Amino acid sequence: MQTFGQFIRARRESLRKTDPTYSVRQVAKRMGIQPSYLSKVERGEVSPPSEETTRKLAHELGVDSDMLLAMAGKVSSDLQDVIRKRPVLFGELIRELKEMPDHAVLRLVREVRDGEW
Amino acid sequence: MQTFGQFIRARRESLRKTDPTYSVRQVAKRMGIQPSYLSKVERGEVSPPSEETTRKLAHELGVDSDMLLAMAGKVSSDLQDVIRKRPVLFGELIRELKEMPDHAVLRLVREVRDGEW
DNA sequence: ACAAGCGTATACTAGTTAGTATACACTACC
DNA sequence: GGTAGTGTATACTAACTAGTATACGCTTGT
Repeated sequence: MQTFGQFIRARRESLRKTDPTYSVRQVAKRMGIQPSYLSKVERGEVSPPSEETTRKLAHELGVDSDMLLAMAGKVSSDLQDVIRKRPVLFGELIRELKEMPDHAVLRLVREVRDGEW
Repeated sequence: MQTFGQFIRARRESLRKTDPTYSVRQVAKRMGIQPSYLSKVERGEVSPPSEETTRKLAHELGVDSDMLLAMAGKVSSDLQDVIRKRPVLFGELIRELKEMPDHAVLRLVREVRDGEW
């Protein structure tokens, strides 16, 4: 399985093919962090960054932030907030959906979205 | 709103009315932590304990651990694991359900549980 | 009088998080 | 051959987490 660092390095290098501003240094500068730190993150020398920094990185690399946060071992704090407001209810729901296949969960999402609620 | 500390103190004192073993000292001993620490937690002098310790406390006090974790500002790590495996899917679902009333979410839980899936 | 149990004040800490700051070695350009 | 840009090695750190350990003062039963 690909690690967080490997993923973002691959993604950055890929973007760089068509845009030379995607160097470690320039990306780090745009994000407001040290290039040496980004380098360490990409090589997995340090653990993935904070939620905020991971978000900036997702934005910079044009990837979904929930996905990148997940690779960083985190869950977006706004989702946590939703759960924390009704922990038992959401706890039940999520555990119920744990083993469900993607298409079943997706059906549920659509049902809620367009449904008559 | 009631804080974490106030809640567990109230709950412990309530249990103590019918069972004197619910003193700070004895509960702490059963949990394997220092009484002084439990005391500080109850008075809100320190931030709520770790997930593991919060779980022990929930067990000791006979309350739902998801609920108590929520009061501690946390989301159970097993729920986080479920989300982290399919972050985009669950992200969508949870944000969709954010504003839904309890009964609607509950209906969904039941639908999944007994549904023809 | 004193031991047992109570809550708490006080002092301390190992480990982790999330980075910064600087300097070094290499390549490419003009 | 200098300079501009690259990735990275190295050294350091402030703040936070999640507690422990000990001692103090109070009450209560014998």
